[in-house]
Amino acid sequence: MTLKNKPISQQQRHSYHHGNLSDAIKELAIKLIAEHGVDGFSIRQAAGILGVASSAVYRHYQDKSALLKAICEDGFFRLGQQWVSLIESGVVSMDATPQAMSLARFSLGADAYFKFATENPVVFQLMFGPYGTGSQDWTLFQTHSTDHPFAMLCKALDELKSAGVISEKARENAEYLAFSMIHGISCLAVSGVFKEMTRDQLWEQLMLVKANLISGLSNNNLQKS
Amino acid sequence: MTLKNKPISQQQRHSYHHGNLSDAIKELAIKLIAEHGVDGFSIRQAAGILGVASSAVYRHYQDKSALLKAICEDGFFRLGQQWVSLIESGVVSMDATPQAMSLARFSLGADAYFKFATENPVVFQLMFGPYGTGSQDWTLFQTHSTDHPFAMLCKALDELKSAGVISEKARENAEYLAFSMIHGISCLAVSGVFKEMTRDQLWEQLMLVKANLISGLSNNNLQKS
DNA sequence: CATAAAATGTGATCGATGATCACATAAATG
DNA sequence: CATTTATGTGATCATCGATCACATTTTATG
Repeated sequence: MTLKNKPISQQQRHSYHHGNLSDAIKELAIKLIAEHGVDGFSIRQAAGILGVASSAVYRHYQDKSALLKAICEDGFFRLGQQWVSLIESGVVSMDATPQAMSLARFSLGADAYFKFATENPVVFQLMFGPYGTGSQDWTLFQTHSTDHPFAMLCKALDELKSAGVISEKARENAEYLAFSMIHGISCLAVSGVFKEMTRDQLWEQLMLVKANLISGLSNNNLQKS
Repeated sequence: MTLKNKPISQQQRHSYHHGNLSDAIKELAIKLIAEHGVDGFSIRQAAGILGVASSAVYRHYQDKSALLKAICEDGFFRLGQQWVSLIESGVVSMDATPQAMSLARFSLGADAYFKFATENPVVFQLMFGPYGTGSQDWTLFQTHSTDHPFAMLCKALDELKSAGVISEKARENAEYLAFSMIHGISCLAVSGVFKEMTRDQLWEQLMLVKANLISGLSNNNLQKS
């Protein structure tokens, strides 16, 4: 996502070219989808709001699904950014044990994931829907680029192992396990299942998930059942 | 979902009335969505395949979203059915301790949830999407009908507490915790994130989740953050 | 600087879709 | 048998996604 400096709206535009249609249409799409749902979103309407012919949009995206997929890619990128920025901003307190440090960093990472989901419900749902991970020609989770959310999760688990919080054996199978749990609570929070909960109650549930996950990982003796 | 005995297809129909359009359109919709995605599904095409005018569909469902919502409701009903049927069919072995029994029943319930998701990916994704739990006028998870999947999960947790596998305190906050975990692994399995895994590897991940959940719940001392 | 090339936006247009309507037919009811 | 109700038909409308030839602006090149 290249955020150029001038998002120009309909009224402000007097020139032939919009100037930032590629980004503006993504931003507007998220807003409109939040209001009227994915089905209720149309390229024509969005283009109209931006004061542009609908056909102009197709200069930037091959079709509607390409636009939605681009929104998903932005989402994964931003999620990665927020993961690292929250960790870096949070661990200012020094003189802590390596165990406490690795736990805090893991916890903050999970918080970033949950925070992103609840603050960007539309994008989050798109990311794991048909246009995101469900997209055919998209090899999303085999990437090992360091700024990828899943890679960051793995790194946090490595730190937990190095600090001795979890055993080497527990570390081995923990990747998708931890991912499932953090994603599960985020998913439900966004889906409407937890409709009745307050914001604080939601975060309380996340804390329980994190605590249970760490507690379970600390017990090496994983019993089959 | 009332499965009448005669799903009549286009070729077999010679009478003016279809006979089972209400159910047939739901069944066909799931198939078509699996092939062409939610967006690629149109009432007109489906009606055409069934040999019926598209307007006939609107005698049974107010609009397209109502049809999809009906599919979601069927999904929750069937998920509940399969939960109980799998538990009842699985616990034939007697002379087991109450602890082992409650653990086995909980495990089988989670299996049923995961099995339903992976075998009915389209329906499962619809259920927790905009037409399911995301639907506005739908108070889904406040129902306490005994055949509801969430109520069954609570019952399984009660059994674990009664058998002494988990403490009373652990039981209190375990509902959404367990739900998040079982839902999370099911969600990822269906979303395409685990695209590269085999069926056995997927079930192995589910086992890890179940084991970690129980292990964590068994440790009463839930540490914060 | 001038001019060609590339990028971006326009308006018209096509087929398909969701939805509604008056009307037609079958089934259920009494 | 007659009437009411349930269900299906065909026509119709506004809207949508997508494509096209054409117009305008920006950028690159000699």
